[in-house]
Amino acid sequence: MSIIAVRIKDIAIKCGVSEGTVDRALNNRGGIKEETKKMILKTAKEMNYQPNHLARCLAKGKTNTIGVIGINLKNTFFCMLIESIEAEARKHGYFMELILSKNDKKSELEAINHFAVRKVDGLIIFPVGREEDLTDILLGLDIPLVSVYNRIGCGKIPHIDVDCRKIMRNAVKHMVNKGYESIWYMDWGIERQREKKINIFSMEQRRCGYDEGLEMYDLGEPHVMTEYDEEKLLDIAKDAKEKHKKTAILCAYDNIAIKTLEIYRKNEIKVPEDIGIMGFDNIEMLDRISPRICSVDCKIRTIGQNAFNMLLAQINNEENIHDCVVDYSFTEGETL
Amino acid sequence: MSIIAVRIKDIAIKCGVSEGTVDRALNNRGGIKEETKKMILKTAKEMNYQPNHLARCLAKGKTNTIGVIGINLKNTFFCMLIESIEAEARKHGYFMELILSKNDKKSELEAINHFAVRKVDGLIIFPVGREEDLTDILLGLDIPLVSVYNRIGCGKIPHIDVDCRKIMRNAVKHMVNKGYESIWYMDWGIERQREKKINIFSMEQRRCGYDEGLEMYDLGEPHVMTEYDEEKLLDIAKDAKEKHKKTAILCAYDNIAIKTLEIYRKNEIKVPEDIGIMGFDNIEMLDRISPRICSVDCKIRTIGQNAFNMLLAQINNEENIHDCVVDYSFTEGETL
DNA sequence: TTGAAAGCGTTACCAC
DNA sequence: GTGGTAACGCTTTCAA
Repeated sequence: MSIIAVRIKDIAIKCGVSEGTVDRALNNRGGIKEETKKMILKTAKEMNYQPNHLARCLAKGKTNTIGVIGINLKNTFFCMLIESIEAEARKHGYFMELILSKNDKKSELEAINHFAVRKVDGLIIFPVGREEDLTDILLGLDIPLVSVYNRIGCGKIPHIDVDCRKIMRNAVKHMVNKGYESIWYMDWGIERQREKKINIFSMEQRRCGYDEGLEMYDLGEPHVMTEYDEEKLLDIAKDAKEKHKKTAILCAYDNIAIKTLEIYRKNEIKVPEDIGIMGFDNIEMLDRISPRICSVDCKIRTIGQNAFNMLLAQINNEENIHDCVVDYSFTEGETL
Repeated sequence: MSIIAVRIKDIAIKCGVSEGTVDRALNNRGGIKEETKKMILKTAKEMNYQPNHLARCLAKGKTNTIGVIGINLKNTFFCMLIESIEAEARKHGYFMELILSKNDKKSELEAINHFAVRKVDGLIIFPVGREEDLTDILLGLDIPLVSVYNRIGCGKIPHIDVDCRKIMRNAVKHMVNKGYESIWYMDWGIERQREKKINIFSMEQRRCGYDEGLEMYDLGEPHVMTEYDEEKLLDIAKDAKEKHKKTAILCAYDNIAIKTLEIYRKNEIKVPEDIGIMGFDNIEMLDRISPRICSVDCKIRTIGQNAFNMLLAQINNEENIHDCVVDYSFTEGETL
């Protein structure tokens, strides 16, 4: 490996041909004598030629890089999603530049600007900002876009996710079928997010689904806990036991379910005998904990793969890219 | 936002000045009349000028991007590390391109090649390949490098991590001080990794530390479980109980500790009364599980920050960059 | 089948 | 202070 990178020009000089010819050989672009080509290729290899990607991108106006604006890596759900996007991208010869918005709108705007300037070939975004703040900016970029998780762009930006609302409705049904008469809903922290005026589309959908499920199965008014509250959790269990009312806790995401389960275990409340628990996302950690928490398997890898492929379709100028709703299934566990 | 991007040339024409002058204004490079500058800046803003990053990089020979070759995002430890690298990079005006090697040596080489071609300003690598395979290639890149987690480069590539070996030695001491007489060690999966001939430096260091600790405190021969084995775990606990020998399990990383704890809880073996457990890394999940597992807090954020700063120092041509050993502490929990 | 030259958008340097 | 122009390394087009 030489310190000074070898250029097409260097190869051209060494071979006594023009740069154009070297290019033809390197990118096997026909219109070149087989003999010359072989010779050039051999020399290039000897000189350990490595194309300068920057220059190539500048000339071609294409970067083979996609930008991903994720939220953070604290939630295993996001990690798996990002892992699968990266894997799929790489499979198709693309690379991923990752910026984490950390649920901060300013940070998200910076990231968008960064990717615009970088001329990435496409952008996958987990929106944090809301409709009115973000849509025009994103569409103004005039590059292929896909939104994941939170929706945005009033139908103009292809979106992919599971149908959280339907899932939650069906989760309620699932629980009703198992004989539950009272269902609590947990989405700790949601109000704080709402106050920060960030996009909570996905969480709201989940909540709506719960509300609708209750109504469909005539389970009365919603019981929602929006902040972690150990006392309250214990009260719920106690109440269920006293009134002999079969009760379960439906959680907006798995980490809530894990925490809830732990609180009950610590206080010797039996799950699922005394109270049922159900999570959402089916993160891998659930396999390490017993009782195995029932959850919703969102086919995260499929979401990631499809997200990239929807982007790729746009990059390749395919028409008719529409939203994608990914399949799901309930995972049987031991907490319902 | 126009579809056709505005170039310096366009501004120059509109302002009736040369490209050089526009550049002086844009990058406030002195030697320009305040008046002209203001006018140019105003026009640039009006035209919504966005510099073309590719062109800029090509001209300057600097990308303001660092490459990170991570292993995967399955382990929260890696996630936090990567999060903190990204945050620190951004704080200093750098961006992160992330490739995951997935513990695959071929994949790692592809990533290295990618970053070389991309002319990133520096590379942070979590090595998967071993010394002999990787060192020359990396040094041949002739770009700033930092290795994290697994060590590599015989002292020629700055490395950062906690001192796993010392920590494990002290973990043994910690346990001895708490009255434990027998200490088992768990590093499930290690043999399979060894067979694949991938770099297991960090895991080996931990194991060494355990061995040394045993010797220092005269605890007899090592007892190691290299694959998950529920039966065996139960035997260990049973044995400890029967022989009234205060026993603990030292785990190579937290996920093993979590799984072990669950096995015991499921089988009604009391932790820490019947057997003690200690993890390593102190991932956030531990806060959601009770009893709170004792672990080693490795100051992951500090590792990430320093990793970037060590790279930055090299980018800025500072001399004397040496390895960095990050501080740690034992987190008190309820499992010892 | 090949060469020559004009881009791609910036930056940097040398004249004036 | 400012203009002009040659880099940066590659691709692409037109002529020969």
